[in-house]
Amino acid sequence: MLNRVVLVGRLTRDPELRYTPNGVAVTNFTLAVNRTFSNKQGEREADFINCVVWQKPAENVANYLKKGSLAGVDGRIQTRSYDNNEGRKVFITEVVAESVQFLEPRGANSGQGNESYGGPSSMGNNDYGKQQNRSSGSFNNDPFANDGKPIDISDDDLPF
Amino acid sequence: MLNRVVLVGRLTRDPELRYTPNGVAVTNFTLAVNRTFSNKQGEREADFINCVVWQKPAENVANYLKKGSLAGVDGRIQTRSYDNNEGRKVFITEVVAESVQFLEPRGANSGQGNESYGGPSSMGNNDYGKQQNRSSGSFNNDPFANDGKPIDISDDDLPF
Amino acid sequence: MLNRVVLVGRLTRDPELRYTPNGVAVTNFTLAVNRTFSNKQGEREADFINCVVWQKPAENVANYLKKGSLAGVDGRIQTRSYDNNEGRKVFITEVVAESVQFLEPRGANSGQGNESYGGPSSMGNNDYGKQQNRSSGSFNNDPFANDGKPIDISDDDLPF
Amino acid sequence: MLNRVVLVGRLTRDPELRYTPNGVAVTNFTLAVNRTFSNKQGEREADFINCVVWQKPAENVANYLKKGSLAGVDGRIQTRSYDNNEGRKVFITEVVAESVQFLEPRGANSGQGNESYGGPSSMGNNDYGKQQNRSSGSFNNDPFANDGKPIDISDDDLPF
DNA sequence: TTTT
DNA sequence: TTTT
Repeated sequence: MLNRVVLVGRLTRDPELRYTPNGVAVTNFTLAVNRTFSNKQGEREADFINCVVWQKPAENVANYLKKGSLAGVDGRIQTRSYDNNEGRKVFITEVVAESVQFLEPRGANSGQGNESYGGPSSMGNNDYGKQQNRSSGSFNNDPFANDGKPIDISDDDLPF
Repeated sequence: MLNRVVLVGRLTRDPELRYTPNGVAVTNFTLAVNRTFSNKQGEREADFINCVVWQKPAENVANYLKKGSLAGVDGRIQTRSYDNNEGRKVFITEVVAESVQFLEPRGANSGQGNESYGGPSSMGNNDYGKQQNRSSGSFNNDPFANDGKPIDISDDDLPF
Repeated sequence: MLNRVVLVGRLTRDPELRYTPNGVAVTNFTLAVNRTFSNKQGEREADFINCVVWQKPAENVANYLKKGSLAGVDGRIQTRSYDNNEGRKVFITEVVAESVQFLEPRGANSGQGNESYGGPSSMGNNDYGKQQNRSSGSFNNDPFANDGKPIDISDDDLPF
Repeated sequence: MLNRVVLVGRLTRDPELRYTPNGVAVTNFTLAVNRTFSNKQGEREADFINCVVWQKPAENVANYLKKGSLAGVDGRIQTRSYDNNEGRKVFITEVVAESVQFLEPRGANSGQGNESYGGPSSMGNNDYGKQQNRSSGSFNNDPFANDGKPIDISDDDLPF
C-alpha cells in the first residue's frame, strides 16, 4: 500500500553507523525539520524525525553527513515495537530512508576548509559510487572509528 | 522545510472524535498500511501509523470512516512529547493529516445496506460539504455519542 | 535529486501494454485525478496524468486494471522530447510509476460478476507474484491479445 | 483525490513573475532535477519540470531565486490545454507549487557578495514575511523590472 | 484523447 | 528552451 515520506531537514547530531551480525550496514540519524508556520508565541518549532538507512546509503550518510548537515530523505514510515528492560512494550515510529540527498557542499557547516564542490549529491539505493571517509587529519576523532563492530540490531529488522 | 507524507491504508478501529476546550474538532485514528514486501517468513506485515486530523475534516473522518475503511492521507509528520503519569517524557511521532480521502463507497465493509455511491470522495481542508452522522439505527452504539464533550487536548497543540 | 509523485485516480481507458524490441514490458495509462476544490462554476475538474510503468508491474497493470479502475501510483516525474512527423520537437511530461496499487476489488466497476476479494493489492516493483489474465471467457476480447508484438519504443527509454 | 509532488532541483533560468488582470501574482520557473541513476552512456540526465506558483510565494520565488538556485517544491500536478495559434490543442502538464523552499543562502551561486545567512528558508503559502528585491545596484537589469504589467493569463486559471 |  |  502507499507509504511515502519526503523530508528536508538538518541532522541533529552525527549519524551512527552500525553493522548487523550479518555485516549489513545501518545508520540512524534524526532530522530536525523546521515547521513552515509559527506557534502562538510566534516561534517556529521543528519536528525531530528519526530515520534509519540500510546498506550502501547507510555508509554514505555516515561518511558525508554530520551534525547540522542539510539533507533530503525519500522513504517510508515504519512502525515496530520492542520490550524494554522493564518488560514494557515500546512503540517506535521512524522513517526508513530509501534514498538520502546531501544538500550542501561537503565541508559546509564546518570550521574547517571548504573543498571544491560540484553540487548536492544524491545517495540513493542505486548509487554505489566510491566514497572516502570524512575524517582525514592525523587525529582520528571520527565517532564511527569502530564501525566494523557488529551490534545489537537483529537481522530480522532488515526491510529487504 | 519539506515534510510530506502520503499513505493509503485501513483504519484499525473506529476513529475517535474529540473537541478541544475551545471547541475545535480533533480526530485520532490509526492506519494499517500493508507493506509491499514480505518478511523472511513470507508474511506481509503492516505499519500502524497514528494520524490526527483537525477541524472540519476531523468531523468528516468520524462520520464517514470506521474500522476497516480504506483511506488515503496527505499530511506531514509531527513529533511532540508529554510527561506521563510516572513523570517520564514520552515522545510521539504521528501524521497530521491535512486531507483525507475516502477510498470506498460509504457502507462498504459493513454488514448493513449498501447505499448508492458516486465514487470515493475527498475530505480535504477546503471541503466543507454537508455530512450526516453515520449511526442511524435505534440502538446507538456509536462510541462517539458524547462527542460534544470537551476533553484533555490543549489548544496549544493546534497546528493553526 | 528528490523527485517523488503520489497519485490516486481512475484510468481514463484500458491500459496499453507494449514490448520493447528487447522484450521489456511497458504499459501506458492515464489517470484522471479529481481536484479537491471547485472552479468558479462550482464544478470539480480533474487532471489527466499520463503514466508509464515498466517490467512486471507493467503486466500487472494491464492484467488487473481497466478503464475506470481506481489506482494509486508512487513514482517520479519524467520529461523527454521527440521529433514529430512534422520535424517539430514535442516535449512530454509524464509519471514513471515505480509501484501501482490496485484500490478496488477485481471485477469491481464491471457489468459482470464480483469475484471474492481480499482487499486492494499492491503491484510494486518488488512484487513478482503470479497473475492471471483478466479475460477468462471463451471469447477473447482482450485489447492486448497481440501483446507479444514488439513495438516502436526504444530500449534507450528504459529507466533501468 | 491524492495528487502530491515533491521535487528538489535547480532553476534553469531566472523565474518569470507576471500578474493576472486581477492583479494576482504568478511565477513560472523550470526545475532541473538530476536523476539518481545513469543512462547506458553512463551519464546522469535530468528532468526539466515546469512549475507555477501563485500569490505571495510567487513574489518570493521571483525575489529570492534565480537561474541555478537550488529549491524544493511541494505541490501537485496540473494538466490543462489551450489552442495554439495554428488552432491546435496543446496539452500542458506542470507542477503547481504550493510551497517552495529555498535551499541555499541568498547570494550563493552568484559572482557578487555573500550576505549573512541563517539557513534555508521556506516560502510556503502561509509564509508572509517581509522580502526585499534582489536587484540593489544603481543599474537595474532586473528581468522583471516591469512586473506590474498585467498579462495574458486568465484569472480562470487560478487554483483558488 | 479523458475517469466515478 | 535547460541547472550544478
